[in-house]
Amino acid sequence: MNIGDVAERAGLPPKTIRYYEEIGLVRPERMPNGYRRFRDRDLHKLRFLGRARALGFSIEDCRTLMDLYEDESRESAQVKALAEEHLQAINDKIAQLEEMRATLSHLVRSCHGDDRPDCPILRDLAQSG
Amino acid sequence: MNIGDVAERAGLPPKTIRYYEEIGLVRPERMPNGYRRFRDRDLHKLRFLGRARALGFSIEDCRTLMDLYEDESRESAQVKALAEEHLQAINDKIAQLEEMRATLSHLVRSCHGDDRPDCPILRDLAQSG
DNA sequence: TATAGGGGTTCCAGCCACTGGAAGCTCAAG
DNA sequence: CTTGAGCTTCCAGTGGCTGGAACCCCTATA
Repeated sequence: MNIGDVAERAGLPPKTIRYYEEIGLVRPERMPNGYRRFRDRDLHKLRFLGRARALGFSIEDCRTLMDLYEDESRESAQVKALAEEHLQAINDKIAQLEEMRATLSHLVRSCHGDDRPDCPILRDLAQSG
Repeated sequence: MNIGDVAERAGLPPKTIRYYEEIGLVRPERMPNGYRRFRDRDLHKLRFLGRARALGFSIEDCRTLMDLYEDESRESAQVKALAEEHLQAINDKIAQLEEMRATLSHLVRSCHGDDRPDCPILRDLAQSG
């Protein structure tokens, strides 16, 4: 497979795949003309990475997860711990965004939004406390 | 006020304030020794920026909000539109994170997390569909 | 056979919003 | 006079790509 093929099958842009190679997440072979050659194993890895990234894992987490995946003697506790940590981070992020949403939606509701300059949103941002 | 004072009062790190000057969000004067001198007006601006950033507005949005704040003839509709757009972005982000959370918490629950290698989390990441 | 196009390659720069660190200057206290 | 805190500038790095330039390779068509 060329990079375009594997990109389509893995659902990732070619640029991203080149980047993943650069940081050592995949190691495709090369053909005599310099093109990358992707095997099924590489495609499998890329799909794994795509799914892990879609769940919000960082690149370094993805690297760890791949290592664990390929380590037959892993302990599932390690995987679970990593996932739980990430889940906690997601929960924190959601909580933070929900706080923003609460404040912001309140402000939006309180602003009439017409052609007059008076604006509770700006008033709130400007208030010191 | 020196940068340290204003940093403490605005609740922002000095580094951030220097950066805000660099991108033209504040324009403190200079003292003969080269130190920045911050007036109350600068402090006010920095607090405004800090609050807007805390609500998740981008730097460019903050710039626009400040411009609107200082424009006596603004229309509150402009402010409201900006805030609504940002609120929508927050809602989208929350929805995305909640989807991650749903999948991930399901996976975490299904993994026994002991010393054996068998792991539904890795199985899920590895499955092609 | 020339050429057009749609692949592929590398490398560099930029995104966002800071943050860390080095090297050096200024100022107040002891 | 020294010490140390605080200020200055400048450069580099963060994460995870993404855009673009300049160039090479391969196939199909006029």
